[in-house]
Amino acid sequence: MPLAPNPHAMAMLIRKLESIASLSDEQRQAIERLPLRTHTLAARQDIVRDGDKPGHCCLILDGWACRYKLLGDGRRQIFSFHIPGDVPDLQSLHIHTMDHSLATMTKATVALIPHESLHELTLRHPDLGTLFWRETLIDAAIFREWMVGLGRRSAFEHMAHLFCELYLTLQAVGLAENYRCRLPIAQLDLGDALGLTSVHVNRVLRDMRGRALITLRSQTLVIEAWEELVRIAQFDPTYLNLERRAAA
Amino acid sequence: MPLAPNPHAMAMLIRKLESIASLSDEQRQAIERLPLRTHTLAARQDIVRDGDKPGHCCLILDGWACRYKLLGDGRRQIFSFHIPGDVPDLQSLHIHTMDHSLATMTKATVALIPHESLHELTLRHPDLGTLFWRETLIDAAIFREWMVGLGRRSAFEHMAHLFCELYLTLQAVGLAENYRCRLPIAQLDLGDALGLTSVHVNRVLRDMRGRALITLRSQTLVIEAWEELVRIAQFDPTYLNLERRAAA
DNA sequence: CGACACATTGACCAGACTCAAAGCTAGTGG
DNA sequence: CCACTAGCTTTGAGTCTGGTCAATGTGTCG
Repeated sequence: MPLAPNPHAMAMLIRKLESIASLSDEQRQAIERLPLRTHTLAARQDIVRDGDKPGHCCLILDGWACRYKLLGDGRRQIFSFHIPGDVPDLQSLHIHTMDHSLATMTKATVALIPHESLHELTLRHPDLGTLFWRETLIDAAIFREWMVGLGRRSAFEHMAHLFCELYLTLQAVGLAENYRCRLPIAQLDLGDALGLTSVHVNRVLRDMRGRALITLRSQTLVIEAWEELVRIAQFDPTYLNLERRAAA
Repeated sequence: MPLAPNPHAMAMLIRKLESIASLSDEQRQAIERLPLRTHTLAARQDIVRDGDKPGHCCLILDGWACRYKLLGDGRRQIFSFHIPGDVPDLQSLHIHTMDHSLATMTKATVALIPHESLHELTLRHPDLGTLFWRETLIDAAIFREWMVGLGRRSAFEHMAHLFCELYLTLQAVGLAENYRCRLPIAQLDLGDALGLTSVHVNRVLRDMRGRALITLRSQTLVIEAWEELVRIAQFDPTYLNLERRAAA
């Protein structure tokens, strides 16, 4: 597979960046010129592993991915879910050893961009450097919100919060509308993100369905009572720093 | 209070930065020339609040601080503890609205550095920009490790892990040695960091004392069995990205 | 059609929480 | 210098959220 620019692929990244900031034509073009190599992966494959020292960043073009860490005895914590346009391992640009893994959740297409090219881009375009930095800071803001969920929200509140967050993030890049979106996350993965067992996730989902808040079936999330969900989760979208503030 | 350079104060920041990277003389001097205004605060005072749009970053010169977020009903999650040399709100440089608060835990002295000056510094010294970016990325790495603790470790393991982390971070800037350090964190705050109640924190501490792992009395932490603590916590210091890797 | 992964449910269990009551301790003011 | 206070620590008893174990149902894909 060649290492070459691919404006079509980079359009995904540009769309994502424009969900948190505005880009000039020059910046867009600089991004479009980034060289990359695309790969297609099956579901549940590691892209980068804990301990690796990768030489490139991974842009997701299609499918879903997640970052996670395993404990010795198999316990797993998921840190984030990622969708097309995301660069989940941007931090590897300046932190050389991975302290967690990145894996596909569905069949996925990814573009690998050499660190070298990204370094060059941020040197030549400091504004883009700042934007990438900002991107990683928003990542951290989401981590903080997840910490609140893991430490201080009930399972019900926490899950409600996650659905609010996922919906708005998907909507911001045009992957959700009318309170409905694809959500290819198994209950086991949901549990590993929320710090719960899949059994309990199942019970909370049943409860939410019973209260006509949401339904999650055949990998499709339908939010039936957005306002109520927001209220229960005490959801405030500020931390997402979305440029076009949506339905919230 | 004047807005002026203060090399003595900046020595704290330099020491911290040198715990994660090496600095050139020129870089050190550029940092020393940053203008700042120092303040002294009582314990348990907010420095920046959720929702604020600060125009400066806060460098801690003396005392301890923490970042936290409150839920509507008073539940609190602490995200991080901060010691002299830390700039806990570096992220405010590129994320304009605070999504959490920063407060002192003890009587503290802080230096406020205008965003403007920091922006200028990072433009004139891209390497320092990168270093600050890296600093925020390590922050995020620590968040991830805390997420594992909150979601997947038992209270005992989680607390053991926190003590390992705090000890190494303090040691890296010369504030701990011989498995002993000052730790002015009340059990209630420990609970808010670990996602536990202060009652349970107390019980776990008693248990740790009983097993001759650590003692925590009069704000002093003594680690009596480092290797054992590391084993229980499954502690791996890689995520801290410390330059001089210590006792681990 | 069979296999495998995922979802669902029940019964029982445990780690952590709640509530409540004492003990300590450091800092304050007289 | 000591008494007082406020905040922090410690402990017990009882409860509850979420976990464990295990069986069964469902759906998708080769």
